[in-house]
Amino acid sequence: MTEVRTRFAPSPTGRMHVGNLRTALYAYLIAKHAGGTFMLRIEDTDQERQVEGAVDIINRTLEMTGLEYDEGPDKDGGYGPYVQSERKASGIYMKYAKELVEKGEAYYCFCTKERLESLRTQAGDKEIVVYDKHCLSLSKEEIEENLAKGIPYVIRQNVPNEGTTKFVDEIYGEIEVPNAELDDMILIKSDGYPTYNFANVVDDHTMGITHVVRGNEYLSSAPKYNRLYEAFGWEVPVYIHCPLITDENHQKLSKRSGHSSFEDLIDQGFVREAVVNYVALLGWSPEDNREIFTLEELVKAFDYHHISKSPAVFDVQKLRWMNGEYLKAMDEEKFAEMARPWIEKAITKPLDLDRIAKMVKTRIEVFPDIPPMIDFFEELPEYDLSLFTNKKWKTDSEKSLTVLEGMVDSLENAKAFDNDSLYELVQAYAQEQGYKTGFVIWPLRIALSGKAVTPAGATEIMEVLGKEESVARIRKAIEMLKQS
RNA sequence: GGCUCCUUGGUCAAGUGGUUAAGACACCGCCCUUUCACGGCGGUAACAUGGGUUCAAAUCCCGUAGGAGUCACCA
Repeated sequence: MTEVRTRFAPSPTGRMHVGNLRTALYAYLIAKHAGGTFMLRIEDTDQERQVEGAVDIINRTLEMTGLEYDEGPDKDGGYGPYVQSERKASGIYMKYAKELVEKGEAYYCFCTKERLESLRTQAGDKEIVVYDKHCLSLSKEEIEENLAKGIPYVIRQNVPNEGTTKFVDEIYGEIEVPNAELDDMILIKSDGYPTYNFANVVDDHTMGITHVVRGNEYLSSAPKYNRLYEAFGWEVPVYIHCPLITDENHQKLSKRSGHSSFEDLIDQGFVREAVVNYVALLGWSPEDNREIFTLEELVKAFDYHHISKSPAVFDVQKLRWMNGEYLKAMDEEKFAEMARPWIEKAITKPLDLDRIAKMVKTRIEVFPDIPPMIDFFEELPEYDLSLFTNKKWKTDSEKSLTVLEGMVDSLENAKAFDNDSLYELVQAYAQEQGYKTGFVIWPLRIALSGKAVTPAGATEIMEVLGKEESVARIRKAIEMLKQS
C-alpha cells in the first residue's frame, strides 16, 4: 500500500476560521492515523487578496494547535516548492495547461470583460455567468495572431455540453452531474497565474497527494477536477469532503460574516486544546462515547469513515463546557499562570493571587469569567441589604445583624486568620448559639463580598482578604444594617 | 432559478431491517456542599412528511417539503 499523503492548502487571506482549522485537523489526522505525511502548501495565486502577515497566522495557528506538518515551505520533503507563486515561477502550470490545449481539453479565450458581462443572467436572487464557448471556435491562425498581438487571454477547460461526469467521494458516495452544468472554468488567468482549481489538481498530483481533504463547499466543483485528472491520465485521489460548519442560523461559517477565527477564540479565553478537541467532534464521532481527546488520542481514534454528512452547528455553549473541562484538568501552576492576567484585570491589591486562581479554577468555563467573579476582593461593591435575606438559611437583615455583631469581636481577636481556624471559630459560635453553620456563614459572605455568589466560602474569603479588611467590611455591614 | 448534497430532541450525535431509539451540551428537579461551582442521581425532549418494499423500517426505494452549498480571471 502506498503512503498516505494529505495536505492543508490555505490561501493567505487573514485569520483562520474554525472551518479551515477543522479541515486542517482532519487532513492531519487522516495522514497521521495512517502513519503518513501531512503537508502545508500555500495557495497564493490570487495576487489581489493577499494579506500581509497571513502566512504567519497560518504558521502560528498550526503551531498552536499542534498540527505539525512534515513538509512545507520551510521543510522541503522533495516535492517543493510549497508555495504556489514559487511553483508558478517555474512555469509548471502553464506547461500543463498547454498540454491540455494540445489534447483539446482546454482552449485559449480572448473574451473581454465586457463580453463576459453581457453573458450575465439572473438566476434566483443571484447573477451568474455561464461562458458560451465563444473562443472554442477560434482557428489556430486566429489564436496565433491574437497571441502575437499580445491580446490578453485566459486558458479555459473544455467541458462538453453533453453527457455526465461522475466522481466518488468517500463520505458522500458516488455523485453524478450533467456536463451542461459544468462551466468552462478558467485554468490560467490573464495574469498568468493558475486559478485555485487548476493549481490544486496539478499540485496535488505532482506532490503525490493521495487523500484530498476539503470542505463540502467544493463538492460541486469536484467533477471538473475529475475531468482534469482524466484528461491528464492521472490517478484520481481519494476525495474526502467534510460537512460544513455553520452558525446557529445554519449559515456557513465565514470570516466575512464576522464568525470567530481560531485566534478570536483564544482571545475570548478558550484554551487551544479545547478548541481542537471540540472542532474534531464537529462532523466526526469516535466509536465509543468519549469526548475528551488529546491530539495524540485523536490520531489514534480517527477513522475518517465516521465523518458525517450533514452540516454541524458550531455551539459555543458546548465549547464553553469543554473548555471548562480542560481548565479543571489543568495542573495548578499552569492554570495560575494562564489565569494571572485575567485576575489582574480585577485585582491590583497585593492579595494571594494563586490562592484566588485556585478558587476560581473549578468554577469557570472561560477565563473572562474570572474578573466579575472576583472583583469584590479588590473593592467591596455597593450591595442591597435584601441580600441578607436568604430562604434556605432562614435569615434576614435583622438576624444577620445579630450574627454579625455576635461574631465581629471574636474575629477581630482571632489569633489565627486562616481558613481552618476561622471555620472552627464560626462553627463554635454557631453551636454555642444553636444556629446552623450556614445561618452564620451567609451574612458573613454578604458582608465580605456584597455578592450572593462567590467563588469560595466566607472563611476562605476572609483569609485572602486579611483580618483588617475583613473586619472592616463586617463592621460596615453592621452600620448599614443598623441604619435601616 | 439550474445542479448537488443534507434531514434522529434546542445543539453535537450513536444507530446500517427486529433497540424500552444510546451518550454529551443546554434546560429542569433532587442529593451532597460553608453559597455558587464541582460531583452524584433523576427528568423533559427526536427519527421532516406522504407513499411503497417487508412478517418487521429511523434504517431500503420513490415522491413531497424544508435547509444548505454551488453556479467569479476568490479560494
